[in-house]
Amino acid sequence: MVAITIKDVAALAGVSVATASRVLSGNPATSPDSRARVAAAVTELDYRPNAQARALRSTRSDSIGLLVSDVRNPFFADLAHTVEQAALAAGYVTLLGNANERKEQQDRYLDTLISRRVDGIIVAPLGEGSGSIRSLITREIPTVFVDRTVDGLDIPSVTTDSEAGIRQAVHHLAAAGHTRIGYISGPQATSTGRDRFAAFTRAIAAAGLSQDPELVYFGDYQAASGSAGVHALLQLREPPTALLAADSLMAVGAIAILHKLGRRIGADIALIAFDDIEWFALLNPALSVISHSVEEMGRIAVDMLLQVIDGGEPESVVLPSELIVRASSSTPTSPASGPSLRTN
Amino acid sequence: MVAITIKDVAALAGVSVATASRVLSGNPATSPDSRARVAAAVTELDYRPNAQARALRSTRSDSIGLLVSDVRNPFFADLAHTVEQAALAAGYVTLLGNANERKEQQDRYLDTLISRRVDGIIVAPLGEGSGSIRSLITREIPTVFVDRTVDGLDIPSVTTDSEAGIRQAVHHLAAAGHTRIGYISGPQATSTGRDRFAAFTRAIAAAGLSQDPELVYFGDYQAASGSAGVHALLQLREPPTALLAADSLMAVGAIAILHKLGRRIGADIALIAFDDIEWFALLNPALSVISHSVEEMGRIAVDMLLQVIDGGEPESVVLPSELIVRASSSTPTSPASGPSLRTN
DNA sequence: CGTTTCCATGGAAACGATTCCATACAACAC
DNA sequence: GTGTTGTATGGAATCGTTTCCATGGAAACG
Repeated sequence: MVAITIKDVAALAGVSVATASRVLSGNPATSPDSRARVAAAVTELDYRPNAQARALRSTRSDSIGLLVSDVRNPFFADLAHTVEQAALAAGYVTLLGNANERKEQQDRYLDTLISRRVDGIIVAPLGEGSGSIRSLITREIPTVFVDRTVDGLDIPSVTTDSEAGIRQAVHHLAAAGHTRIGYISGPQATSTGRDRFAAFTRAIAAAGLSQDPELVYFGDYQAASGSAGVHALLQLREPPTALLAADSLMAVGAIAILHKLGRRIGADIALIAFDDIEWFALLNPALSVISHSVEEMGRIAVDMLLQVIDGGEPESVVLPSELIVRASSSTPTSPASGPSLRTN
Repeated sequence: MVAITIKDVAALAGVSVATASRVLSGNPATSPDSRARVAAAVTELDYRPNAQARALRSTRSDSIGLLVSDVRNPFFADLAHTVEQAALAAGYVTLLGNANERKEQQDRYLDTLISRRVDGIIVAPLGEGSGSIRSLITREIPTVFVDRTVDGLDIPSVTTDSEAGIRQAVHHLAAAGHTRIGYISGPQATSTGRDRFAAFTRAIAAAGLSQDPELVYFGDYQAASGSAGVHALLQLREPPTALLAADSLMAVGAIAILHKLGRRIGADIALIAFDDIEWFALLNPALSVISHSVEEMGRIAVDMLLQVIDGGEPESVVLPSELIVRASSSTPTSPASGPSLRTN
């Protein structure tokens, strides 16, 4: 099929290419007659402008990039959905990429987004700011960090104050009598991994609980490392009686292996996850979580990026987190009356 | 910052623009000396080709579109992830869009993808083939339907044989003694909604179970309609003793409201969901599901689309489904020994 | 030595849209 | 009637890359 171009539209409407373009761009310097004729020609020919040609001439592509760690993680799936809807409402299409928690893939995707001349990029960064993250700065590409940041890079960001939620969680577990709390940490190559670990360390010290370094397992934010972490921690000479997982996917892995090992969550061992996933409340026992609003995060990230694209310099935003106590971290009850998560 | 173009690269390398372009495109008609000099210039200038300009001249954008119903649905999140990774391995970037189960948004997104001249589109279609779905055909844009199809459109597709899984589920529930099975149906505007409903109807008839039309609730594949469906079905004069939800998000909604109403899944009422989501097995009781391989579906869809892009005419593929029995649909046991999903 | 073939190169045109700048016309003021 | 201003239009240049086609030089062949 031969492509319909703006030349065909202009010819059918009986105007010049420049006038047709002005009409389609909403330029007011056009007569009502020209507008009507061009609109009729567009409809008759089912014409769609070529976005590549537009972007090439106009220096903007009306698209933004969003690079997340893994769209299968419900937190990032929700974030992607919110960002995409907010961007679409502002006239931008979102190009979504997955880094799979790997720096090489992060770099590859960022290069792709740069090559496609997206108007801006929202990214949950991994690593210390070398590679393609550095290129974003060098090229002055409008950028907003979401959820995570890179030390030393002055990029506007929207993140979570994990300190508050983690402090509440540790305090809650201490009040329930736990003295050895196992922590399944995120990767130290991510700011969230570092921040949440540091917050955990401070909260443990403040609560006067055991600071045995063996109580910390360094995972990679994937479900499998959640399972491996629980497995390692439960093999300690003095295993923890409570667990705190630094993200939802690792919590899923933790639940699966506790299930497999016949350990009853809530009764035998307490479990709290960072990130509130909708279905965590449907588990039995329902999972205690450190909650923050992923929707708000996504909306703010888009607002900030639009400001940066327009030449503004938005202030970074830190959102609150809070503990939501459910049955998985409540005081153990007697087996006869307590709900449990057991092997079927 | 002034943009670096291929002219700058050519000048620094001491070759013509045409030679620089040939080197970067991997054209063999270049000398090793030219290749080395261009490569060095690219590195020194941190040059990234402008993908818009490339696409404009070369008539291909090296991108594909994937339009799903809702990336928050774990089924589609997994599908998106698989498609994206398979496409990336083949040298294509994936532009991901959400229709939010709405035809206007489906049309809007398809228009956007068409405007961006993607090389092909994979879509889980909604509706009867009017609007922008029709434009895909008219413009002969390489298209593959995934999960769902449109009656009367001869587009290669990769779908699931839901009949087998649903027949197994109904048979399993009948063998457990259920005579009134409630069905939470997907929207009849989707082929999966229609097919699964028809399969359910046939399986019910074949098993000699109640074909009371009140046992069917027509939902919209969102969690809220799963809740509403359960609510409606449980208010019948003769409520069902077993439920079959036509997708995972509606099953989540069903679980939530059963939880809220204090109905014990597995003990008071059996529940089976179409689509196997990883965490369904972590519920207590673990959820019975009709399973099909979303990963395989995504890979096959990409393979098929690549064939269509290359001028091929791949055969449509129908993948199997099978029932996985877990505790949510097992024979009710006595309260003292049975796991349950209860209000906390 | 003359002709043919192969490899490599460079300049210009093409791709489809936007935008710059020159021009025409009508309305208004003096 | 003349000059100014505002609206509207059209042709050509621009955007960054690829590709077409012409050309030159070297090697192979008769």
